[in-house]
Amino acid sequence: MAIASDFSLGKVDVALSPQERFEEFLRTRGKRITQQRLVIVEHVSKQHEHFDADKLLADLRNTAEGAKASKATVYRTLGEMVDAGLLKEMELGRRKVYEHDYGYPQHEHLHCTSCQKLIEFSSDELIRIRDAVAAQHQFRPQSHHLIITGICADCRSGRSKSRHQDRV
Amino acid sequence: MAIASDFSLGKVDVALSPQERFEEFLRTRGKRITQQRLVIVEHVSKQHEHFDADKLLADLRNTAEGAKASKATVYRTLGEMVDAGLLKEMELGRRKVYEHDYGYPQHEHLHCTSCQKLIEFSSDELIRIRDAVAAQHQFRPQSHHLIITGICADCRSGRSKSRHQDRV
DNA sequence: TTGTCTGCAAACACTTTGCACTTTT
DNA sequence: AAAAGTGCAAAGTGTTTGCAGACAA
Repeated sequence: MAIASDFSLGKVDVALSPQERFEEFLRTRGKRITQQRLVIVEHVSKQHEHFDADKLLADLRNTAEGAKASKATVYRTLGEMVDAGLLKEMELGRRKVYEHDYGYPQHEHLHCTSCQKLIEFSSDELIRIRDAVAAQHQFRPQSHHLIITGICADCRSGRSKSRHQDRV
Repeated sequence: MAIASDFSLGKVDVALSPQERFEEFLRTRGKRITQQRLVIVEHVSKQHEHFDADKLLADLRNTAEGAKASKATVYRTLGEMVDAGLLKEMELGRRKVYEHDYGYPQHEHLHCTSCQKLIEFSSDELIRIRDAVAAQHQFRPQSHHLIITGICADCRSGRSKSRHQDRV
C-alpha cells in the first residue's frame, strides 16, 4: 500500500523487481497487465545498455516465437515505463534513448560523436551545483542532464577503423 | 588573414561584427554572399533570445517586403552559421534551438517544462568537473551541455495562468 | 559564363494516432 | 459484457534533399 502511493516520488523503493513494480504501477492506474507489456518489461530488464525503440523492436523480433509486440505498442509501453519510473528517457539527436532508472544512481554521460558510444559517470559535486543554481533562481529542479560531447579514447587512437556506427 | 585560419578554433576573435565574420567565413569557404544569407545573419543578430528555425522563418515573414528567405534556405543558413561559430545549436525535445555563440561565454540552462522558458547561468566549477572527468576517461571533450529541467519561479507561483506556451 | 544558391515540394526519420478488432477484467 | 489494449497504416513533426531555374563571381 505504501508502495502504491510511492510512484510519484523521484527515488524509489527497490524491494520489488522491475516487473513487479511495473505491475503495481499498472494496477494502481487501472491499466491492464497484457502479454505485450509483460514481454516488453521482461525484455528491457535483461537489457543493460542504452537502447531506443527501434532496437528494442528488432530485439523482440529476434526473440523466440510469440514474444512479439507491434511498433505502436513498444512506443506506448516505453512511455509507460518512463511514467512508472523504470526507465529514463533522453533525446539524443533525433531519437529517444532509454536507460534503466529503477534503483540506478543518477549519472551523466560522455557522448562520442564518432562511434556514438555513451559512457556514464557520476558526480556529487554536480548535484550540489544544480541545487545551488536552482535555489538562486527559485527554480524547482526535477531532473538534469549533463552531456559532454567529444571523441572517446578508442576513436582517438584510431582503434575503431570504421569511424561511424549508426546506433547506440 | 589571421582571422581566415581562425575558424576552426573554439574561441573567437571579437574584432569583427557577426555579419563581417560570416562574410569572412563564406569567402574562405568559396561560398557566395547572397541576399538571403545577409538578411538572415542580420536578422539573427538583432535577436537576443533563443529561437528555432520556425520562429526565425515567421519573423522574416513579418519583416518589410523583400526580407524573405524560404524555409530550406533558413535551415541551410542556420547550419552555416553554426559552422561559422556564430550560433550554437541545442536539441530541445524534438527541435533545434539556437543561441548566439560569437563572443558569448559558455553557459548552461534551466529549462522550464511548463512555459518552455530557458534561463541561462554559468559555472566555472562545472568546467572543472568536465575536464577532470574527461581526463579520467581519456576522452577529448569538444563541448558540453547541462540542462536542468524543472519549473520556473513564475510558473510555480501560478503567475502564468495559461500554463503552456508552445515555443521558446 | 560557370558554378553556387534558392525555392519548391517531395523525402526522411522517428514518433504518435485513429480506428476496428482483440483481450483483459 | 464493458473497458482498455493492440496492430495496422496513416498522419504528424521538424529537418533535409533533389532538381530546375535564378543569381553571384
